[in-house]
Amino acid sequence: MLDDVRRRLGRAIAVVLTQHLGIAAPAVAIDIPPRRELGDLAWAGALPLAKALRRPPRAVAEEVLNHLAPELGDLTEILDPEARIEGPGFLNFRLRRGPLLAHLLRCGVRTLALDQGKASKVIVEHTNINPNKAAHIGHLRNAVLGDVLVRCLRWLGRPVEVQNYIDDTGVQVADVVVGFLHLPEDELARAVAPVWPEAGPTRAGILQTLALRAGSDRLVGGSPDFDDLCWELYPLVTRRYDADPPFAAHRAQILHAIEGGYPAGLSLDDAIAQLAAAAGAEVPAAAAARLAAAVAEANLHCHLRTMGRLGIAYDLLPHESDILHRGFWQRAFELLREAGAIRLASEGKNAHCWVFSLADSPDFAGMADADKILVRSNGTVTYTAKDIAYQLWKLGLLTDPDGSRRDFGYLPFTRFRQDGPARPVEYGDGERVLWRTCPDPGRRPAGGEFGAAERVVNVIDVRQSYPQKVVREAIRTLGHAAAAENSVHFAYEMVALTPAAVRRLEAAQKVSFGLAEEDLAKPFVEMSGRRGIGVKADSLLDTLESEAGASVSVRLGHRHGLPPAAIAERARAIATGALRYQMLRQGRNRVLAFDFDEALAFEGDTGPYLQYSAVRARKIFDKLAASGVAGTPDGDALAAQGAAVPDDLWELVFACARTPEMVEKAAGSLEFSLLAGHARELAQLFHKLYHEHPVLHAPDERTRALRRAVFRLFAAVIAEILEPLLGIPIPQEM
RNA sequence: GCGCCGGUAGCUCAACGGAUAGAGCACCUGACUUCGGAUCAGGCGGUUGGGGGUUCGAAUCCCUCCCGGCGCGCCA
Repeated sequence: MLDDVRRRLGRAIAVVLTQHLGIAAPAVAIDIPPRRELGDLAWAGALPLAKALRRPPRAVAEEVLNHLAPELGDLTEILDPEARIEGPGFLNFRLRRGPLLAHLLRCGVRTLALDQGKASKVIVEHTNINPNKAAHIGHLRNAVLGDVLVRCLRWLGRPVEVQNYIDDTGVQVADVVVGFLHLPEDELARAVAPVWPEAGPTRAGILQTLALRAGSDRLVGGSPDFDDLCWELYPLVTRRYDADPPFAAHRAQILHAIEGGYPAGLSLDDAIAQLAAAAGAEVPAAAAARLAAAVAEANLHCHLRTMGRLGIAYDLLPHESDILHRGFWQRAFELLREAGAIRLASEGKNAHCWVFSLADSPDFAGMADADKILVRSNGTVTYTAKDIAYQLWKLGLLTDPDGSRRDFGYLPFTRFRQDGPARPVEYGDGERVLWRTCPDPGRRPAGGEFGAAERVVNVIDVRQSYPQKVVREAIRTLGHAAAAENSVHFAYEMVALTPAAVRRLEAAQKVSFGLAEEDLAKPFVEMSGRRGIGVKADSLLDTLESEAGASVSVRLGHRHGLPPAAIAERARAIATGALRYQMLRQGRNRVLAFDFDEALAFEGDTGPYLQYSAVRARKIFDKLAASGVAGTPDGDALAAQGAAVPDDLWELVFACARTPEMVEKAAGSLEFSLLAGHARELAQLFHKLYHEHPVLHAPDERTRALRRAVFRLFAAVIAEILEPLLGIPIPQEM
């Protein structure tokens, strides 16, 4: 709505510039002045034009203003044509406040004319956690950024497909399997005991427990959960590799077993029985592969539950194993070779490798070695190569010689429900289906297809920039320049720990991570799953929920009959808001140095501050209704139409009107701190007005109707930003 | 060495090339017999890392130097 006013004003000024000042095809941008007392909209174009026209900028602005009125048409219903020339030559306009407020109340702030007609699909890939241990706060940043991007695109009317890529064949999963099969029994038992108290101290008993729990659907869902077990187990394995180099032979063997796969008919029970029977002797490969699949799937379920707590859902889980089974790389390899993009190095350090040459690309200029190895000398395929094949599929470019699109098979992975835009996602049943890929291309998804998007956004931290650029370059080299441009790496800086946070973790877990003094002297410490250094997403959420719950109990303690479930529900909402906001509030290029005190803060620049503004706004209307002066949206709009809106109320109305602009700007720049900051600004303006403009106790009915109109608008806008866009739930009370 | 990102108040962070560089935290004063104090008002706090340039105008763009982080694997 406001965007439309700006566009039309810009066009009107352009016409004047052309007709009266002889400027061909002028670029006219309408700005927003920094302070509202200067005006609502501004044109700064007189300043750069002054030189060319050899006239003072203020004279240029005046000339434009003198001829502008006839070009405005019915825009004057909402824009005051009496502009002012201020400062060095700014042309400042004012909007008609009452009519604009009335319009916003009647039609909402959302302008949906934006992407109508050309609604092509966007794939957003995010989360992508290795399925070998619990999710940590770094994964949270990825998932929240990706999720908010998805929410913004959908709000703007774009169809979006959300993919969470599962690397189920990598060494990390193999390491956990090595842990179960080869780690000394006492170490294994120590990692397992807190999660499976019934397992006992022996490997046989532990494997037995795994099988039993899987058989009775209890492998996942406890607290602590399976991923917590792996979180403990994984560092023990990597530590042993370092301490005992021959132990690494187990990793190679398990990795090989995973690559070999297992027959479809092999049950986990049978596999575990074989593994237990093999004790000490040669490990049966198929059984190990079966166990690896079970480990990966169990961790995946845990991750989905963790993200589900935050309201983050997915459409498809592409599995790396299926990329292998379906021969995606073989086909990509043929396409690359036919295009002459890759060659078999015959000598030098890359001898016998298939390499992709980057030497001709300006992006890679100055590199000492501009060749990227895609196929190793032993014939195995690198991660980047698989990623190229996957990216081609996502863009619909992985075509077979007959022109058909090479595709996965698809199976339902689980059902789920989400009862509101910012509600948690619950798995198990529900009307929605989360699909996974499978090796059998005959199995098709119900309704529609996956992949083949016009635009693909990969949410991956900035450390992966180099391989991401290689993937993009490969797409370009295959002749798909436009598709390469539409392959976007959504890069963000990592989450690290403040030294204080590290010490608190060590104290809480009664361990030492063995960090050197110089590491702890740095501004932040990188997390490391391999070393077990990190804050688990679920632990942080648990802590947030318990702190919020305690706070809610104190605040609402006077209320009788607020059952524990109601307190828990409010606490969950507050915890989600605090966490999601913390992940969003700062720019994506800045390292997020995690600090417990900051993360657990509920006052000031935090999620709960925003939530509280929404709760307060709604509370006003509850009170009004109880006193019989609630008014109606139409009635308030009518009252607003002719009302004189004072400056302070207007500031809030105007900020509300800018919301679609902020959403577009955030989605366009992938900078969601803009939207978070916008929400904070609205909440701040509201909280200030709340004290100065009581509604229930307004001096007269006209004043009350205007305040009601403004707060009604705010309540609607903040709810729209928080729940569907930022995924921050608004609690009943707090 | 090459590349990318950061350096803004004591701390954590904002600021389409635009008008007087803003918030929160911390510290100090204050605020409802009123729609909830997870709030609000006020105070303190700045040579935007240094130096050059571009222009009507630079925290923002260019050059250069300094400091910090991360990349540049036949790892994933």
